[in-house]
Amino acid sequence: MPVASTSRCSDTPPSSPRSSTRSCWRILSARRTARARSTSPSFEEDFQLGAAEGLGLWDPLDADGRFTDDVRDWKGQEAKEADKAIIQALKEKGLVFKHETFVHSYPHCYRTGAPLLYRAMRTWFMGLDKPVTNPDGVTKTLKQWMIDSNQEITWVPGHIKDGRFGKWLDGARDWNLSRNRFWGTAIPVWKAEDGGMVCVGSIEELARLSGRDPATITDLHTHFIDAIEIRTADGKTYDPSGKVYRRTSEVLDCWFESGSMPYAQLHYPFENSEGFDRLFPADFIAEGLDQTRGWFYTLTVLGAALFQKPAFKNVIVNGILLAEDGQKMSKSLRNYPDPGIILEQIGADALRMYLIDSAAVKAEELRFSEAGVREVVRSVLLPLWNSLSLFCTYHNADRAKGQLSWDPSASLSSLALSELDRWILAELQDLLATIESEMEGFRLYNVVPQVVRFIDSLTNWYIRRSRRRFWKSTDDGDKVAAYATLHRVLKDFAVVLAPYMPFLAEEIWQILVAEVDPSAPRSVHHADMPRPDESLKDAQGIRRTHLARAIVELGRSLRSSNDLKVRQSLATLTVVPRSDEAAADVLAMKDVILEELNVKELVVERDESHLVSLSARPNFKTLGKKLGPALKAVGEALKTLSQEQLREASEGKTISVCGHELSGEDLLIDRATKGDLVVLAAAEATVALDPKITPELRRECMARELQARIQARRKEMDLAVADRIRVVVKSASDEIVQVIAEFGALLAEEVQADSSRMPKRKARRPRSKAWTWPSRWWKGLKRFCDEPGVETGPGPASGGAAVVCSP
RNA sequence: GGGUUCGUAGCUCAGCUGGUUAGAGCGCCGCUCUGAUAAGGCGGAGGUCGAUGGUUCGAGUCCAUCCGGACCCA
Repeated sequence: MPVASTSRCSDTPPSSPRSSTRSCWRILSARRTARARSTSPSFEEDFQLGAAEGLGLWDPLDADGRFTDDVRDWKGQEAKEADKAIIQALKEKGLVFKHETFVHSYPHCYRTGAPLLYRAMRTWFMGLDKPVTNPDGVTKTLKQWMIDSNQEITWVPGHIKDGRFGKWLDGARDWNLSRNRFWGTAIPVWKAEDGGMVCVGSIEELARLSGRDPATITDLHTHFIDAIEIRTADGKTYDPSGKVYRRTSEVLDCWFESGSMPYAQLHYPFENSEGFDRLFPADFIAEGLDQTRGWFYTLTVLGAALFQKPAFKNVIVNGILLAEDGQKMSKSLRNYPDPGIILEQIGADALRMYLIDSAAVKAEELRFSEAGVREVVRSVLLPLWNSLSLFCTYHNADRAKGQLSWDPSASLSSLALSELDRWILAELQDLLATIESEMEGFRLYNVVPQVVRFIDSLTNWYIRRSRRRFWKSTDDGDKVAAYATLHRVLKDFAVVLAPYMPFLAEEIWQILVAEVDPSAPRSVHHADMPRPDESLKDAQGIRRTHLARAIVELGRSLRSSNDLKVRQSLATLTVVPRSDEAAADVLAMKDVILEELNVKELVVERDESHLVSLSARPNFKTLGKKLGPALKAVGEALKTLSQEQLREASEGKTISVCGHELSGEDLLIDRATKGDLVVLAAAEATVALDPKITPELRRECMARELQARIQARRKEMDLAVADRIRVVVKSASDEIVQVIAEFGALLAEEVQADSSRMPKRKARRPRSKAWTWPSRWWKGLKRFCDEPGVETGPGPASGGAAVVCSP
């Protein structure tokens, strides 16, 4: 290792100005003439200037900052305290040209606040300009090895590589390695009085050179090994009549140890050389942005010096966490939430997710927000836990009733999966692929949004639409498929989540896998990361569901903006997709769309001219390159296109404008609604609802309203599923009477013989031993269950009917 | 003083190699659902993209200068 024995200071003993052969009273630097310390070593520039001028080193201060014999008049005084007297003396001698106060920053001790003095000292440096030859015989300076090593490192974010860190390496100077302290790693150099030095590499070597038994050297701290003298003539063997070497008094800069981590952690090279070859360079490290001059640097210096390699291949640089008020988190200001409370009340998983999803993993500072952590609970933890809860609840109830023939070990391919099952499995495969590629690129921040999106798909589409399949009493292939699918999804998802939410992922694994399958890994953290399964991919299913969900969303939006509540059935939904393929997709999803939107009939059309009028704008992205300055004229001409031309363009046909052939992608088609239907257009489709409510539709809605009300009352009264009730409807409205006449029988069946009602809520707790986190969840449920609901007033939508239920 | 970086809605943040009416979540307001209930759904208000100047048919995005914050260094 090229630990330089050179000292930055002159090797000649300190000399006083009087002994210098040259006059010290010359103006050497215009910049410095204002200050009365032209030959003092107190500042680096002064020192360098003095060294360049051959002035030697004059240090009139001792280790306590007091003047030495060299300053007879103020000998023994602290340098700072002597300031006034010195100025006074200079004035009396008429040597002061001008005396004024100049405000500037000055270093102080960060603990005591005492002002610090600069003082030149002998220290040890690592010379970065020393040549280093690698095993292949290539020789470069150490600094060049460092610069080249850096090019092999993947930095996240990327700009740090050639920016902050690269620039720092470019300007790197010799590393001052030594400290004059008691605590620290002893610099393993022994010096003789004639300047000879021995650098000792091991206990064994030290024992050999000092003529001791290695077993007696058990402590390498300074107070022990400083007592050991080396006697040698050749620097290799003990020789009682050889020169005496004593250890140099300094210890190493503690950052040297941080940079030694890859070697020290394995006690390399004394042992574990095999493990070291495997582990070095490290695949991945992470630390804060402030470590540019710290850990990142020291690792790089030692890696280059020892192996001419980087010490790590990938690094994620974290930003600094600020308090919610934008200030640095400060112990004295107490402007941060208690981490213990965050962990206790919100949880480690949520905190971890929150931080991973933040700019903090891109070396940007982050204003820490407790509300942000809670948001993770709401958007990720709770929905996922609810999904698991649903699975366990129905599974346990079905098993108890002997209504489930699902075999957890059966392969998915042997089951009659529904389109919905295939869809969520396909979504999962896409998620696996995305996370794999993002994680391989160390882009942690792209993972959480994908996870949240998947949970939304799982809960707001798959589970919501599958609910009946779980609670139905028939034990058929469809039910088995639903269980198998949800189980597979939750299980794989748990493994995917393990690095981000280790505790919840483990809990899911324990409940779904470990407790059931003795041959499975005992922990989710031992399980192999699931790879995307090609056989489960389903691009068509994903495309169709995406389209269906988009249309449903448009439909809901239409209902909301036109004050048409979902419970009110409507007659017709008209959808105009953008292609023949999309039209087929809509038809394939017809039942789903109708059910979601509570509409009787779905009409798919390819001509939207009676619903909307079209207009076009230029697509600057494509046309900008093609047309350049001619773009503006074309843009104007687009306003004169006929509806027919626009329709052709919207279907992707090429049209001619101002002599330019424009393809479908060159135009952006806008749609303005017209006509009696309520219409909404988006990229996916134009959707229209017939808002007309016939008396029949109205009565059907009222029946549903009544049913909802009665079911709510049943719940409030905490009736069991099989409990029979008597319902009395009192109303003066003829319409209500007609509703009862028409739907009474159906209504009675729904609310009395409701065998599909969920089991009592207490049963919904997943089997679990140690899960303490959702305690407040149970409290919430209890409150809900305890609230007695005996009476509700007549609701407006129920036609003014008062509903009385009695068990 | 230098280097790097950040500055976009009340808050936390996306906006790829310049392109259309600048987005998301939270919060707020309104509506809705009530067998996901510490929930769910829909809609709305809210932004001169730190400032100025420039390049360009076109700038949140590129360039210059400035302002403000942070980190590292001096």
